[in-house]
Amino acid sequence: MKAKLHLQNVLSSILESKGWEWPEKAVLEPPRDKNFGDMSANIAMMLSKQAKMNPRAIAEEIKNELDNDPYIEKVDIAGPGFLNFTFSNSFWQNLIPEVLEKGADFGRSEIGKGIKVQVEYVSANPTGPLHIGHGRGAALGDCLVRILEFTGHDVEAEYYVNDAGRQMLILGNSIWVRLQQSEGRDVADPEDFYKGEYIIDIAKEVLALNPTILEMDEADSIAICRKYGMNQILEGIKKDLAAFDVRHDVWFSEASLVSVGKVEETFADLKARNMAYEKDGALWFKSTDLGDDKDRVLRKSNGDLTYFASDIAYHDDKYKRGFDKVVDIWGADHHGYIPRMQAAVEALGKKGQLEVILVQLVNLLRGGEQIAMSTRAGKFETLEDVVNEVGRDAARFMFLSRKSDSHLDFDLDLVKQKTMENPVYYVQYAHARICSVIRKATDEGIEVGTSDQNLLSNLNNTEELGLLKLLDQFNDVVESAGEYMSPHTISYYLRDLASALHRFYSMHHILSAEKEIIAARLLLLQAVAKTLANGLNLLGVSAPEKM
RNA sequence: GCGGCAGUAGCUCAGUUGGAUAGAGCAACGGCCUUCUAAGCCGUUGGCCGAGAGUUCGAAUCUUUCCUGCCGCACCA
Repeated sequence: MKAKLHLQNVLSSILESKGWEWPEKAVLEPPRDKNFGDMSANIAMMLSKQAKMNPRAIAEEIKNELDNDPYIEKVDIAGPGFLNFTFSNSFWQNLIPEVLEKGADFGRSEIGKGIKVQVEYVSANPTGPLHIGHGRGAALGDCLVRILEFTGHDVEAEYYVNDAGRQMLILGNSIWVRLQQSEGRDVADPEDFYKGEYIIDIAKEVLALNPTILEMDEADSIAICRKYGMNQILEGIKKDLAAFDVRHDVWFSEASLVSVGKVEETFADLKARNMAYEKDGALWFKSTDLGDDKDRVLRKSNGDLTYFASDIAYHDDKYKRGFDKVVDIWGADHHGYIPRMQAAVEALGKKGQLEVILVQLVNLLRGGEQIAMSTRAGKFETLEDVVNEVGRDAARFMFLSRKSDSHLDFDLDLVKQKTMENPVYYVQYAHARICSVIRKATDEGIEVGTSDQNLLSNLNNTEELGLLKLLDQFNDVVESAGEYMSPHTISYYLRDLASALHRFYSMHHILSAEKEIIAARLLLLQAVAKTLANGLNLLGVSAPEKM
């Protein structure tokens, strides 16, 4: 980040002095291959058209201007006009005071300042316990919230509770049926029916709390079952999420939209904009005008609202609450729903302010064998069970180590293993190792010096500089993870940083060197540990001091 | 049929905002513990980036046609 900023400043002033415009698509980045220096830029190629010179000549001119820069030690021109920059060791060494001073704030950025974002995630129907698929959405959403916050956004995390509609009726009915069966009534299982064990447990509780329920009017009985069941299940969900360290600031009820007439308000709004019309006794949304395959029903001919209707009202409400940007995290099986939702957002006049992130399915395996899951059939491994079995850290890291839109195999046996197939330990181990060295140094009465230039100039070998260069990239990694909504890049970065640390550790015996070198190395280690901890914290994974 | 996502090393995946010689880990093979945590390190082997065509100085990345896999296509939520 520092290297990038410095380069950007220097280059843009050179370009300005030559009368060239900064090419929009110019890329300044650390090259993949270390032979190409610390940073590379492809601007010479991009400039060749406007400057009417060949890239090589442009590169030469820029190189000449840079010869006296205090931080840039070397400029190489490679291939068709790549400029490769090598920074001086002192430039990198100076990073350490910054990291240590910022501490837990190292890596924080202001790019999201003043932007109010809402992230809505999990939002599972309260009809059964959370399963592993919800866990992935939970880990992703929570991590995004942390990242967005760390990059300066004003973030609110929300859970949309689908407490209206058909699934709730089925839930109530399922409990009622079980309750009657448990009292010996001969009632057949209906077609739409939640079959899980937990329904039977809830039915027992309902009966215990309402001894006269069997004598009541059936509609009242079912209503009692529904209400109690939903509350119990929702409490369970909240408990599971809390155990997984997942934060929601607002629990938003779907039913509340209907009861305060928000949906009707939104209908009126859409009609006024000529985006809704009556046909065949139903109310339709003209989504075809905005890129959807077909128009969608808002109010059914029987008078009931569709899920879509309340969802539009819900999003309308989000924007009315003042969010500049809304992020929805959905299961990938909802992808067909995106065009109509985007159309709805556009119809509300908020085009481009909704971002939908899809979370692909999780295949839960045990020793390579797939475990079948279905809420309806009542067959699943709950999130709670999985977290209890493999631990929060391992589960979260596994969920966040893949792009969210690709399938994830989650093998319980594998995630429990403490091997490299399970990188959470690798990263945590790096942190614990550093803490261990620092403990040892303290025990031996070795002083950790203050980070002045003289002391830090002892950090000169490849491994030490390599670590410093990685530290410099942390800001960038965090910012782009936020910008592209891709938390997994942080996991990959942490693996790289841990790898560089392990390499350093095994190649240089830290505590057996000259006094000044040890002191400087301890400062470096502190900076690395801080960065590892900050990164892990963004993933919601702990950074243990001992393992 | 229409649409979405995917196809990269034996396996699991990064890289996809056009950039240089396509990267990790696991597995395989060979080394490294009388010193700070071997949950570690070093090295070797391993690639028609699904196939073809196109766009350009340059394509794993963009366009297009195929092939294969998963998913979705309700007046369900």
